[in-house]
Amino acid sequence: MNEIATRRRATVHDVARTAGVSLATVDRVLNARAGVRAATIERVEAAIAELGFQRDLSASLLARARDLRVTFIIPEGSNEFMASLAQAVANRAGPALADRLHLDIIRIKALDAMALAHCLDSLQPSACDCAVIVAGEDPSVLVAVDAATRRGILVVTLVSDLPGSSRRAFIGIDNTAAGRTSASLMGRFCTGHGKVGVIAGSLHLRDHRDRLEGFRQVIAAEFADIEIIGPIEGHDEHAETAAQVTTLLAQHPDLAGIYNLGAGNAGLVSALTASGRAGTIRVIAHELSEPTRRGLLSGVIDVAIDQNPDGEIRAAIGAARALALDSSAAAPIEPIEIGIFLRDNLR
Amino acid sequence: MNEIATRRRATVHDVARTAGVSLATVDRVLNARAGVRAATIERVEAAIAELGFQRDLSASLLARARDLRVTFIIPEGSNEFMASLAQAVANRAGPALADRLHLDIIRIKALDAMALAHCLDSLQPSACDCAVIVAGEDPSVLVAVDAATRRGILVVTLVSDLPGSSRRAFIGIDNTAAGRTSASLMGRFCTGHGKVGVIAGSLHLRDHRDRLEGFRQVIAAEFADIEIIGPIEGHDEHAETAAQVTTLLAQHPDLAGIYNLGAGNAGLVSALTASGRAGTIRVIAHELSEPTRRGLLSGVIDVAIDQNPDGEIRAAIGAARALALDSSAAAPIEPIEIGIFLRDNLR
DNA sequence: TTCGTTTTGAGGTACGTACCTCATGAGCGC
DNA sequence: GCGCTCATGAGGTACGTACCTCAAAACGAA
Repeated sequence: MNEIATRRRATVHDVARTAGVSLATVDRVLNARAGVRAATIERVEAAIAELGFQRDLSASLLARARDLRVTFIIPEGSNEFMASLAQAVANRAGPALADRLHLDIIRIKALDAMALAHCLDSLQPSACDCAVIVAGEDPSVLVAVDAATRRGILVVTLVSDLPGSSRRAFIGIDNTAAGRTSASLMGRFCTGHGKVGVIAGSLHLRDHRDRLEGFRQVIAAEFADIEIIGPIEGHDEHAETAAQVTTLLAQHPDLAGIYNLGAGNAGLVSALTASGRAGTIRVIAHELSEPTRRGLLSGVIDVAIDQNPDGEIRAAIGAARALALDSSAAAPIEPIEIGIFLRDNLR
Repeated sequence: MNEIATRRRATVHDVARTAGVSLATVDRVLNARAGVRAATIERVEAAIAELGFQRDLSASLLARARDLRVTFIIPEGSNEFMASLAQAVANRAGPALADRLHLDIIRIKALDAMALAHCLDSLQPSACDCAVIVAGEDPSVLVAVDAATRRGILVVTLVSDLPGSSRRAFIGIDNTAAGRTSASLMGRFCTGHGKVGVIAGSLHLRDHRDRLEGFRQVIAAEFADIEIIGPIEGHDEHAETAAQVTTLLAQHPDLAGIYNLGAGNAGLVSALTASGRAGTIRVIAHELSEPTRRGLLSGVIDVAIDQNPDGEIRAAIGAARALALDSSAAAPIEPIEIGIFLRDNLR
């Protein structure tokens, strides 16, 4: 038998006694309030370390006058993945309330950096402890993130990171690894066959660039007999993607595979179906959405690479909670896995 | 802007006022204590429903004299997966403490139903609110689970379920779907090639049987040109598996793939490496452990199918917490995904 | 009715932290 | 020594639930 823990947890009282200070001083240190000498802060922190003191989350949440407020800012539009992120937040809102977490969602225009920046600027610290954003890489967003941080709002990036900013955590997958994984599968599917077409949404998007780079790396290193056609840009639109795929198929009667690293999968599926070559071409796409799900079930798509929206939202909420309760802490790192789905393990 | 919630949460006081009873009565109903007429219970429950009252977890945990105690009973031995489950529990023990959760681990002899039953019998309700077990399908375990439930200990099954018992939740993957997924990948890897060897640990294990069944289903339905050799039983032992694989390779010089649905992966890797045919044969194995990780990195193994131990433990703890706080509630269902890992998306 | 039992009410304390006020201490420059 | 500021202490209340005791009320059976 393997007992893990142990005796009674240390409380603030224990910390005060050990540090030789009063409860009020410990409280000031713990909650980063002013009016404590540096030397005293050190004494208290030493006591905290010595006792292994951990703030009791239950009591801490209970004692706060207000709940923690987390605001999600999520792009709106036809992108199914963003919609499922928003849905995941909505699903968590109820249960989270019992944990004293208040979740808000704000939908803003997709790919509009100014809208995101304005939205961040409009957040009041009194109404929002933590903002979770899907950020594009834009200077105005970076400025807004830093301003929000200075106002006392914690910022967490989701899906797409904003390195160089004061964001306190990033929750998302490694898109280069996702591209490598796709190549690794595609290479094994198409050994000795030849051509693979690659479709992107836009090479201005960082995650798409990353996926493409990873895909190219592995194809070049391990599957030298495979020739990459493209990338073609479908701008994440169904109609445009369908047109591009139709052209691609016509130009390459010997095409062995297609990798769509962007959105617009409904167009991909319809074009392939119309061509009559569905099933003979190996297809890898991104995100488990309605179109890819249909594609997997009908055999048009072989594999969907996915970042689990529920998992990402759960991780984001966890990070927000941990940061809000102890803003000096590092964000907990709960790695988001790259999901690989075939018809047989659809969730 | 999309406001989700709302006004102040209802408290027990509100429930008491609405139901027209005293706080004490509400408390008796909420905590299932005796001494309340059925008609009164109904009134209180109606008020709870009307107000949408949810017990405040923070306050609830704080008010309890003792922490929630969750005991994990996990098989010991050379099985790396079980070791990583235990490790995952140990990793969570610290952080969980801040949430008033006390985690214990008991390791018992693997595949020993009597040991598990005895262990369950020895759990005292005063020292354990919830037991999480990796159960084999054995009548003695079933009896012990029901006895524990009657003593007031909640039982949750992990990895392998125990249908027909009074266990309150099951956390694990769908092993049939895992087998189907493996077949779907293997079929695409080996189109037109011919023979695929299948290795199991033991066909007495339910999860192994399920995986085999799923694998066979999909090969038969979709890849009729593939012939399944085996299954061979390696009993999850490294040495025995190595010997079986060596024989298999010698007997089938044209083998295109190997699916190991059991453990013993170190033996699989060493036999393949020794044969000189590593890399020319597609290999799918189960569980991300040291041997499979090495196999993926060296190119001996193409794909590892995994059930994320951290995710399973997290889900089990979540279920235990929810059940312990409201034992009449249904266990929260957080589906465990089937993880698919290549060298390129190793975590 | 009367006795006994069961149900209900009233009111308390406790959990550990957050946050508040007020008083007192130490330390400073002059 | 003065007055001043800043650091700290002392002690309180509040959060929402759990759990306790004791008394009062309701109910049932004789």
